[in-house]
Amino acid sequence: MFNICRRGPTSISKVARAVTPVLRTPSTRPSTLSLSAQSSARPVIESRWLHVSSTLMNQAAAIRSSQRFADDGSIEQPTSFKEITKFQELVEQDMVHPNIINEITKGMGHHTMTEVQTMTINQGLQGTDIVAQARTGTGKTLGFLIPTIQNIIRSNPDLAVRKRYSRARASDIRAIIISPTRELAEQIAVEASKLCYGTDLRVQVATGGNSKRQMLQKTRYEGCHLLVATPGRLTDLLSDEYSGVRAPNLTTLVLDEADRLLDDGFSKDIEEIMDLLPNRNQVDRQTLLFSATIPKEVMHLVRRTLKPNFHFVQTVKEGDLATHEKVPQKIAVVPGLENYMPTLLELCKRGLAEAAQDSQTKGDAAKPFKAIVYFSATTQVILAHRIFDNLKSEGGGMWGQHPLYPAEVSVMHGQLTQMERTRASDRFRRAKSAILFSTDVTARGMDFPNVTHVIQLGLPPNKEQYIHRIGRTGRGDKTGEGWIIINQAELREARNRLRGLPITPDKTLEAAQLDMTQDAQLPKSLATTLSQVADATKMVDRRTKEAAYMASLGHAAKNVEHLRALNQWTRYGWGYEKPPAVAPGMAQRMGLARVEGMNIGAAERDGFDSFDDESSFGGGGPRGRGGFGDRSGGFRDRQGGGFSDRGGSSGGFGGRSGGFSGGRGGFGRGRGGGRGGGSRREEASF
DNA sequence: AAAAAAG
Repeated sequence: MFNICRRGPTSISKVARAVTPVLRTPSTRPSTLSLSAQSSARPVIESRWLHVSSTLMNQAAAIRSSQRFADDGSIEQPTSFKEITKFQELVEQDMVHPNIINEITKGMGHHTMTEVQTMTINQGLQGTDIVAQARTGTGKTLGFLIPTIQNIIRSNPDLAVRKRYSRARASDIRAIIISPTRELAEQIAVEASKLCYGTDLRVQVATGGNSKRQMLQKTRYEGCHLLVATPGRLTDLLSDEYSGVRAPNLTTLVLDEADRLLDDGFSKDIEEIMDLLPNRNQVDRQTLLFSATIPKEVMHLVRRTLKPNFHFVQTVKEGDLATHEKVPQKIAVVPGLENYMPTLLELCKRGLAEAAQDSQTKGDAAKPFKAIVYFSATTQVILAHRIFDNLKSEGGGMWGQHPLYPAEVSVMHGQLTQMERTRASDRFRRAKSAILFSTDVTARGMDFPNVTHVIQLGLPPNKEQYIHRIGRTGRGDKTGEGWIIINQAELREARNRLRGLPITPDKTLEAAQLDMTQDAQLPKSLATTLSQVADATKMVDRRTKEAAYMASLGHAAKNVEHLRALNQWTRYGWGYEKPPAVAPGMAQRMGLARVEGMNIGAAERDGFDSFDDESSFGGGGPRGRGGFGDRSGGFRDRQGGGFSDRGGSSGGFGGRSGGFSGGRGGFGRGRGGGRGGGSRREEASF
């Protein structure tokens, strides 16, 4: 927490502020008060229910949590109802039908509600529109499903009991739940089906990648009261006059991962869907928006989507951490992209070793090693997965055991067929020890049990996505750890983008410290890791690598240092003489035409990967080209203390001579502004 | 040539 920083001269002004302990004092009033309903023309009748984060919970705060804040900010004592916190009480108070609650208490074994459930269920049952923000893995799904289902039953009591025969009609749809990904829609539908098991309510899923005809057939046969859907297929069904999918009696609309659905790519689809649904002035409905992140930028869309008197249920107070403190987060800054795979392998080996040791002492209660590894492009995911799939044990020859046994290595991204996607997520869900290489398709909402590690390679697109990725671990009462590995060229952007998050520097990974452009005497374990990665990389065809290179170009295009790192990666990571060729037209469009070290020209037609120069791996290699020639002085130990100095992560960056500014031309200076980044003055913690 | 989502 307290980083004693000694950095290069460029960052002196920053250090003074960074040394200040990052203590978050709870302000008396969450600033979110002002966010809600202020723009409405009508006077606001309802006040917001507020809550403090569990981290700040003490007796006084607990009492305060059930207070109301009037519009002028003054505190009113609760009068209208007392908050219910046990599922069983919802039955006793006659608020929710026992058939639903039985599935939760007896079926799932939940008895006490989480913070967000307490607030959204109590509030949602009243029928008001809600936007709810609560941290990942705190049970938001039940938070919107229970009021949604109960409100349907309240207006249609005959649906509360399961009957042998029921007649299906297209006009049955009472609730629509929208999710940004197919797998999340599927997951929500499974949960909803469980809750509805004892009732006559039917749940259907409408996503792309599945047969539309089959889905419609099933719907006509079984009926549909709750429809869980992704935007594309839902638009398709609602605008297809022959589908029979209509919702003239819609009572509830839920946007899960609401900020994502209201963001750039999706907001048009959502608007189109709302246009296809009955007009709210004619058919009144409740709208529920849920997410772990609600950046300020989308608040105007939130307001436009909800009725003016909506409630903002906020269990993540502004200035509070959006991630869990039970999930420690580490960052490793590596000299080059060629360090990524060795560093990842070292981290996985360590995690598996710890898991194995754990199982010796704890047996079945031991923690496994279950990791999700995120990249920002599909092609990068494919490449990394192929490399890891090709790993061979030391001296194991062709048929040796995989070095990461017993973890199964798998892949998940949008270019897989729907069958492959479903299989990948189902398998990973069931797996004990496993490593899943994934794009952001799994970053939001997915509930894979017992994920122990979330590892991000390269920067996430924004702070929200970082938070959602990290949220795949530490769910419910579980713990986990987060890792992010970036290269030096990204450090400045990382400090900017990840400002305010509790990320601490880590120096315990040997492969992360190594300058791979230089020869060096290496400890045996590290040498093994490097040669395993090198051999496995060699087996991957050139096209796969080039695809990853091209996709990475897009990310790096505006950062000359990053571009240089990218080109260096193809040399020291893959053994290429020169980087893959970029077509002149494209280079022009991307602004790369005049960047030193780029290979601009016609692509070579070479399907196979001939290793240009085998000896270039692990140091040496061709020199004197494109700006990364002049490295003198053999292997540089970037840790300052030698490889024997392990476990020294507590000291922050102290003892690192020259700090991160060294060698690559100054990344020390922080910068203000940035998306959803908390208070403007906040500094990065690393 | 940034994921995803309709086909």
